Amino acid sequence: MSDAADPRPIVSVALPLPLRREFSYLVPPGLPPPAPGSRVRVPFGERALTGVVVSASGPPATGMREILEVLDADPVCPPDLLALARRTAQRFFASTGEVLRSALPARLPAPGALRYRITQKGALGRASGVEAAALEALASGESVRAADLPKGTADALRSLEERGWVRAVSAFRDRRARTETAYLLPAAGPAEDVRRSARGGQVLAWLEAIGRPATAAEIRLATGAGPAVLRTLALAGLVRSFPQALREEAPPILAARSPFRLTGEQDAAVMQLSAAIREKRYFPALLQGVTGSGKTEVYLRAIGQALGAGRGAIWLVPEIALTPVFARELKRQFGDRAALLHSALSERERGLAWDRVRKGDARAVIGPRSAIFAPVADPGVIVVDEEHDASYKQRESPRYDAREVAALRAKTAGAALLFGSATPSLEAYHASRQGRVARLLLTERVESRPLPDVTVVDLRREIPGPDEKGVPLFSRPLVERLRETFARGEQAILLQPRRGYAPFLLCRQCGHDFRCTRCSVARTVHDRGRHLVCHYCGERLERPLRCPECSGALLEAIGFGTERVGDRFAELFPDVPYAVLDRDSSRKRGAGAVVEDVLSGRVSCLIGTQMVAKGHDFPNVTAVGVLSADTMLNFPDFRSAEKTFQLVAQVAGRAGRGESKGTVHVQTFHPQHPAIQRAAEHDVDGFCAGELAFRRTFFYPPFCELAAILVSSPDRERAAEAASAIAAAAEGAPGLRLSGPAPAPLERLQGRWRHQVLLRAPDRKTLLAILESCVPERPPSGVQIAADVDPQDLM
DNA sequence: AGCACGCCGACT
DNA sequence: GTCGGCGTGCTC
Repeated sequence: MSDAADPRPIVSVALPLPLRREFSYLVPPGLPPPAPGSRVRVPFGERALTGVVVSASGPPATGMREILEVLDADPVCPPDLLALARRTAQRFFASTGEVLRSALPARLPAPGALRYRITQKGALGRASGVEAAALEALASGESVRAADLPKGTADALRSLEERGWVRAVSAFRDRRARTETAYLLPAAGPAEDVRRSARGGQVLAWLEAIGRPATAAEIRLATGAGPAVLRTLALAGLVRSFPQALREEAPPILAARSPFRLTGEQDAAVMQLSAAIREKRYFPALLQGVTGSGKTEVYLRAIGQALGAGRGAIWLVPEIALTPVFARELKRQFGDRAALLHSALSERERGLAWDRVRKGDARAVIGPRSAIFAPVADPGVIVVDEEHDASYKQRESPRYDAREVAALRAKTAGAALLFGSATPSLEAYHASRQGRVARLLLTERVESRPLPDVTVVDLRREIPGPDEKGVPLFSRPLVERLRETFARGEQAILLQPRRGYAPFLLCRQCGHDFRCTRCSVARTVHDRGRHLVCHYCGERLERPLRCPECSGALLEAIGFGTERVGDRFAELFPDVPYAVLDRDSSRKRGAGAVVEDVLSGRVSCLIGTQMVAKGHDFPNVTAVGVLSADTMLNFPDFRSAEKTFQLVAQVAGRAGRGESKGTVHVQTFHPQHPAIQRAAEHDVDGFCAGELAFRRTFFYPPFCELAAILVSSPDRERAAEAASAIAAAAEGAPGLRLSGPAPAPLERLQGRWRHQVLLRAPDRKTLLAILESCVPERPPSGVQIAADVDPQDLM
């Protein structure tokens, strides 16, 4: 253990800072040393921070300060999770404190000003100069914020603190609300017809439909209505609010589910998984099966096996509104043994759910990315649903990938790791082909539903309409098929992977494209041409009437976003009701409301971005159209083909889930492109084989470990210089393949110039060693450096 | 990441 | 003459 001369215990603390190191603190005399995993308040410069004790005996250091306060008698973070967080930080070149901040529910940073209080020793003290002034200010005995003390006392306080004349204390208080506000309809109903907004009307309709009180967070999720709408409604007496005891989540209103027989393939998969679960054996597997092949049933059975064996389970789902659907399924099956950790929960609700899991009251957890850190004791199975989904990688610091964390966790826990997808990522596919991961195939669709017929429409052979500027939007075969579909009372989905009215505005006279002043992209036309919006910085302005460059007045919206597709659709099918589902429309109305309109049949055609390809099951949709499959294909990114393949195959899977066989029309200017061809043939193996050959040849993942270092600065030169310095420092490292420095594909965003250095190495260890050697501890002034290990895209 | 200290412009 | 700009340096 430690030196006998100084027996005062020291702990090592991880702080929520972008510093990839830990800090050591003395445990105040008389206090039992906090166990690893406990949160502590510590003095840090002039601030007090909340961190997590990572080890009981930290390295001794000079100028060590004392812990202010131990916040948990009982560690919040169990030892296995702490170890997982540390390994995650290490493998993604991130800080442990930041990983813990995203893992733990309560807002960890809880920053606050540091306060000082005079001690008895100090009161007797004969200090002089600044020290005396500091003590004077503290004479009352009350604690005083560092900032409120006379200027220039910071150093004096530090030395007084060291001598024990003053004590640093924390202003932090652990307030725990016991209630939250819920809203419901008044018993009597509104006396007269009061004026209300459209949004208000939706809230009332929804509240009536669910027939129970709902919290503001739930109302926002379902209808998109914010606090302002609720306040107005409450003022008008249309809703009543009252405090209710905190609930973790809405009680599900569920009918019991009828059990049904598994197919042979499902049964075989479950058998293998349950054997591993019982034997506590790490068993990584890829469950590959088309939409409708019953992957969910396999997940539920595996989770059931884990619970039956007295173990726990984690089910990860992509970060979209999809969670409620599966959550309902999990609750239906496992009731109170299941907990939800989805993103719509408030901080408090998340905290409660986390506690329930930590105490073992709930042993099955469903949630997005961060749920991989749920404090499930002894997880027996970890499910990663829609494993190919990019949302498993966090795009901000700490840039971890929940799939890799899941693998680390399953390995140490001796758990089954189940990656499920109809269109696996190349990483997972490759691993299964090499035998590092078991391959569980589901080839039959439940009830033997046939796969849809896919037609690739060659847009080069289509004659554009008079107002389509050379780019046909609705091809003849698609229009014909849509007519037929609507005539039969069936529904359709149209995918257009661009939101807004048109991708850009063009000056016909000089070619100016109204690019954003802060970002290197053209602004998107919105609101039928009334506004220009930059999709990267969010800036929104009135559409100018004249070109700022040449004063020309011939300004034309070029191309089609979902909004304009809707207009065009209305011209072609004036009697067919449609709805738009994209980020804009779901922000305005709530995605749930749009989905509800389709399910109820109020809407016959759903037009939208990627959002329509995910999640919901629309039984009456028999026709799917991909209006432009080329948008993603043209992205300057090594994964563009993979993403295109996945998108087309996924949206195709939406067609024909009911009685009749579905059809899919994929419109493209690249009908021969393998991503499109193989998606049309439902040929995962064919696509992956070709794409893997490409990745192998050009040394891209999964044949290398990749890291992108993004250097940005408001000053173009500084960004370029810092990037060069990094590249120069990395140059020549053994095993390194270096690309760049080079301007990033999006060279400028939010006023910052972005330069990139790409590192590729044969293994993670080498890659991390190179990062360690070339990424400076502190970036030069005015420059930000972000190292992204295993990036999802290189934009 | 904060936050304080430190050297150069428009105001009581 | 002072308040304040944000450059740079450090935090157990």
